[in-house]
Amino acid sequence: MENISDEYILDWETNTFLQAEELQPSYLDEAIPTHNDSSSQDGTQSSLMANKSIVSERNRRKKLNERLYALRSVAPNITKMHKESIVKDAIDYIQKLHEEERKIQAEISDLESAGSSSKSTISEFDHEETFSSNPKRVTSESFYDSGGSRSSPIEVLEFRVSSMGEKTVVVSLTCSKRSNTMVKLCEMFESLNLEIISENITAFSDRVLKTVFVQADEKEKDLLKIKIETAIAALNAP
Amino acid sequence: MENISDEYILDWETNTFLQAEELQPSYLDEAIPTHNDSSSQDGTQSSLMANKSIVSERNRRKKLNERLYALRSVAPNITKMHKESIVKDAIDYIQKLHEEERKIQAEISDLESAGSSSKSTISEFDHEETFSSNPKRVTSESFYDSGGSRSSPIEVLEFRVSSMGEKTVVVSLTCSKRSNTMVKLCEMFESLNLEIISENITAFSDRVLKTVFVQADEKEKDLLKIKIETAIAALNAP
DNA sequence: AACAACACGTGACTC
DNA sequence: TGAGTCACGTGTTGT
Repeated sequence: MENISDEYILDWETNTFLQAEELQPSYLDEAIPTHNDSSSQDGTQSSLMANKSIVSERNRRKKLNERLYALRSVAPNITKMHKESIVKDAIDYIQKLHEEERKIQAEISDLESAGSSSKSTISEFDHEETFSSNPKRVTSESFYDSGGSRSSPIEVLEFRVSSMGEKTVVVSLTCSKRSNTMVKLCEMFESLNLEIISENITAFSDRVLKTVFVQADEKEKDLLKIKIETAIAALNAP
Repeated sequence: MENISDEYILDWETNTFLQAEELQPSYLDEAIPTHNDSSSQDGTQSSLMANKSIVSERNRRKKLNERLYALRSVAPNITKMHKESIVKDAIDYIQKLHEEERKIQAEISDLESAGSSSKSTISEFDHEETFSSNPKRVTSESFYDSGGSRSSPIEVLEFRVSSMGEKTVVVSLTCSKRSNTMVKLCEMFESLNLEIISENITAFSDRVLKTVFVQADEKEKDLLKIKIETAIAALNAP
């Protein structure tokens, strides 16, 4: 009458799983209800083939559940025990870790940018370990710690404001590529509330280049330049 | 008219003429076979209550699967598409991040606390709450963590992921230009932790076009696509 | 063919 | 009593 025999069941709720587990489930007890009637005619497929897939499927499910439980055990985010929540929490947790990672990386790259800003084009192309596998961190040669370290500043390499025709001013700005440079530049320009005709930002190698076409006449050119300069400065120094 | 709440995956599932494969099983079957139709008096259970639980359960499954996909989208560990592998990879990835975290933290605290007596018995093996509260040296600013900033959603007008050579995948994405679109797009791509070779974003008229060259082989193409899709969806719907 | 992965509908169960 | 979640056995589908 009962066929539930497996022991692991129900403890997703209330938990405190007392797990019982063994691999290689070659044969578990339990008569799989392929219709009773032992040793009836044509026992060939009806029994063997049928319940082999049953036990196979059973194992698949069990394994996935174990994995899910293991997933929850590495994510200290615990809320609910429902499968869906487990995955959700894991996602949130990973994203949190990502953000942490980014912050720390920004800090490090900020720390090691203590040297002068040489304008040598580096052109180093090997992207072997951009992230993730080994955060390396060069040998500590920079002991200029002290002070506060905030998210990496914007290092301007080139900055030009020129006129184009009567009513258009072109702003072009080259920075070194740090962790949040693109985002910051976008935010910065957005905060200036300019009449932007078209803007473009591209990142390659270790550079970020931003070009903005602004609707403004020649008179406002210098003003615009100062505006942007101060915005960048304000962004770098709190 | 609005279908934002659910089903967001299907919207941009249609195009991509090149890519022919990937099963992606059929859609809803529609017409739940509630067996016999009229005749039998008592319409009480047969129809309403019976298939309400069916459709409910159907939704549960669907939701969980979406979550699993989303989980895979944040873990760049990608191997297989099978559910079990997804969870497994996620676990491995979290553990890797944990280890990295610990290493870096050790380095930092080693580097900057040269001398003072520290109670550094913090986290030898304290799985549980390693940094839910997270002491760490919080970077002073960058305080746009969550909440707020509820601005217009990202409206995708075109989205394409194509391969270019062996090891490069090109992502191109066109959106309508809203208040924060550029910033959000930049943030979104940054949060994915891709190996970006070069990226470009340009705004003109009422469009924003972003192009990203990612280091990835052909296999990861579809995965990458889903990753971005889910990131956008997650960005639009809280 | 036999296998692995999946979605489905359904009974059992808890809150 | 009704809305949630779960495990189960089964049918289908790519490899």
